[in-house]
Amino acid sequence: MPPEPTSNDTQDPRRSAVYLVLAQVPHGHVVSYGQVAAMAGLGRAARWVGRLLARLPDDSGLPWHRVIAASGRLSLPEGSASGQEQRARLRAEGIGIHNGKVDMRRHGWHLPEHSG
DNA sequence: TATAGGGCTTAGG
DNA sequence: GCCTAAGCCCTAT
Repeated sequence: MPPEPTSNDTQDPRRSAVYLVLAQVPHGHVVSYGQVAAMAGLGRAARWVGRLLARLPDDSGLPWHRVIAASGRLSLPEGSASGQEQRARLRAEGIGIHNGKVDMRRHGWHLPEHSG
């Protein structure tokens, strides 16, 4: 069953879930693909999230740049338009990048489920 | 409709 | 830090 041309993304709840999670990421914080995937209920669909972000339109208004690898590294190459964009935006939010890596210990966004 | 290949990843040795 | 194996969906033919 092919996707209907009448809708864009909100058709699939999975995609919508990722968008919602992504929109929940606070300013100055970052999350990993697997984290977003898990939060969206996708589980191990980390790569799928990455692929989804790659297809995200510029007018999505979503902080896709706040999504990085679990290791804190930026998968996007510095030579890539999105790569520079991500680094630029992260730095613009006050997120320091060292050797192409972000300090997940400080900027790693974690849900306050443990009351702290 | 079915088949084949790939991706902005993650975890273990 | 590098290599290998695994899980999920999409895209092209």
